Amino acid sequence: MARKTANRRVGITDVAQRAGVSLASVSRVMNGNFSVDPDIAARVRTAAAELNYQPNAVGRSLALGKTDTIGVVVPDLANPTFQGMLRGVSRAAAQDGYRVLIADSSEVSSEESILAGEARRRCDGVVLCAPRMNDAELEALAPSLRPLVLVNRSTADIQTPSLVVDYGQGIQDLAMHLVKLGHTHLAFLSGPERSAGNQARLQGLEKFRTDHPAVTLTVLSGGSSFEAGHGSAEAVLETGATGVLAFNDLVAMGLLSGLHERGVDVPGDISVTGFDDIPFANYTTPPLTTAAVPINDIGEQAWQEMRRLLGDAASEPSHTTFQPEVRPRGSTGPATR
Amino acid sequence: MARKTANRRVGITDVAQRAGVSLASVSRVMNGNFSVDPDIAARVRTAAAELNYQPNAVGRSLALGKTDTIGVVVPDLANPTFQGMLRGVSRAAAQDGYRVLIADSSEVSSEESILAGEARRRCDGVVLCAPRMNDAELEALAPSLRPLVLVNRSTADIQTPSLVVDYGQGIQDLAMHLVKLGHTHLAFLSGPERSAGNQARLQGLEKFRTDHPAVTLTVLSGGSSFEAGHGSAEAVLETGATGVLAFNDLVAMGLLSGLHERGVDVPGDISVTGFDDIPFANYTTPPLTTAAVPINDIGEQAWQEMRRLLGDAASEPSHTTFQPEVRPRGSTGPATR
DNA sequence: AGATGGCGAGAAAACGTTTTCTGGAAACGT
DNA sequence: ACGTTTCCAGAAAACGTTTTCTCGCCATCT
Repeated sequence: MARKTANRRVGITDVAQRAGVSLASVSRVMNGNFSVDPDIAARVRTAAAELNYQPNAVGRSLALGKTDTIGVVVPDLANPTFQGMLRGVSRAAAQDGYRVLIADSSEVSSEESILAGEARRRCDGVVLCAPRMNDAELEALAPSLRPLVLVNRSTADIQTPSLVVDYGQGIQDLAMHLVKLGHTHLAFLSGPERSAGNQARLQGLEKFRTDHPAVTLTVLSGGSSFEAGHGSAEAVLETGATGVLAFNDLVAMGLLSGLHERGVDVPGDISVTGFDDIPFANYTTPPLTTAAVPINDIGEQAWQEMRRLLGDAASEPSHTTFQPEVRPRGSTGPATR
Repeated sequence: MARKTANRRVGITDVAQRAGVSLASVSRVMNGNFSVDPDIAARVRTAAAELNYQPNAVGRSLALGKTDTIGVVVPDLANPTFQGMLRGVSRAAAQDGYRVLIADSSEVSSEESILAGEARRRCDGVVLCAPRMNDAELEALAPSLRPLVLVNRSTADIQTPSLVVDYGQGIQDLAMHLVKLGHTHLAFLSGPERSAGNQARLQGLEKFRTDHPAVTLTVLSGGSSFEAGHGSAEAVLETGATGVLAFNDLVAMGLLSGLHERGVDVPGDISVTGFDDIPFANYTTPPLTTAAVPINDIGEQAWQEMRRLLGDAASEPSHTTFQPEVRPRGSTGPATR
């Protein structure tokens, strides 16, 4: 500890000394506290200003037992959905004086629990966004992460609030949209295996199958990226489907691009739908029909839930489900064959 | 402090007690430290496991005088450029065991200094990304934020490393690209007033004007968003320019959309260029000619600079300039009038 | 006038770690 | 066998705050 009085950061002690008062008084003044002599307050304030005193957040956190920071764990920072979610949380939290620590698991599900644990140790709470880990692991981890808010994933533990999107219903709505346009052969370009959202879509489509036995539905494996969609163009064409439900907007845009390269007309030859309604979905050519998910709101609500958890732990955790809304745009049209 | 022995978090003290050793030993064992009796180590480890001990990061930070966290301040989390930058920093920092705290100033330049200061107090260093504050303010703030890395902004203080994009050269390259295609009347759809990048573009274009007196160049005021571009379609048409340089890809995409609505053919009637080469630029219709900025790399390098700063403060700060690369795509073509 | 109450400021404990300091025992050399 | 060094574990200080506790002083009430 080479602290030769020189480069040391100025602390509350220095201020107290300079103002000729005790640490306690400085702390009281700095926290805008009640009942402290105006004269002392003034002395402290000028001393603080002269020394350019900056309170040390770590010391403060230790004494207070809180960091005013929450962690947000996302599977992939490059994904517009998670970006939007992060932004929503960040802005809402900032309103209440909280900051956000980010943890990007880069779609490596085994990293998630470690990242989440680390985040929790540094923060007052954690928002787990669409974790890829399996149910058992999530179940086991949840208690140690509390206060915990789950997004796009729920757990048997009723205590942790969750905000989920009804992907199952949304994909059915999109399918219905295509059927109404006269399509009888659909294809679903599915997403990451481990994604709970993908499972929900598959289940929704299973229900759709039984509800509409006359409609043929082919399921293709895919991914969640633009490239996955782009690379699936050929496979999609081979199915002979006239309506394609892409896992999300990114995949749909990739597919659009791949089809365009092959001279396939959308929606003339094939109709394509996305999911999420990311900002760019409106501006593809043709504009993408998709199911809108209010991702910024979800982020904001995630913070509201967290705030409740941080405040009175006794209040009721809520489990909100968001219904996606079909946005018919140019990428879908009447079936022609 | 209602700590009735019950809900208290398990600390190093509890582990020590259970293992029948001192705090010091537990600390030594937990830090994988040298020279501690294997028997004691084992006792500590089992005790820690049984109690499910989680070290408290705040206490640790206080003792160590470091938080293993850096702050990143961006003007707008909704902007793909800053998202990319943030992602680059985050991933690179994670490699070295550091986390990232985000601060979104929402383009409110007056908030920036406060946010940056707060971030610095909680973190070991700050990355300021394209701050909108003026030079004087930046100059004044910089010392108190150190270790500080600047992105897309530099300061007279040679001590703080900076990573800047040569927007001035990039915009000239794009203009040149249009001129070579035969365009003689260009328009520049400018960005936010306070943006240093916008100033750099304007200066670059000024130089371009003197280098190419035969070319007409009209400057329009605009913004940095899709909407700004979309709303400028009419104004652009009124200039009579056949080649339009948009402030960035977002603006260009908005313009593309606005022109499309008016039945203007791109690049048949008008050529349009963007800037940044965000992921979606490749997939607009037509694909957007733009100047590519390696934003992820910049984020990563920002971390590398920060790491240097955090390590040996004595080493030389570097000031890297990134040259944008023109990517000719479908949105630009030969002039027809 | 003396006892009591309130109020405000300083001393000290607390938060949970790491690290220096210290002392005792073992190891080693002469 | 004795003195010196080495090593290791525990005690205590340190990190920078907040907050409780304590004490002295002044005012008020009887």
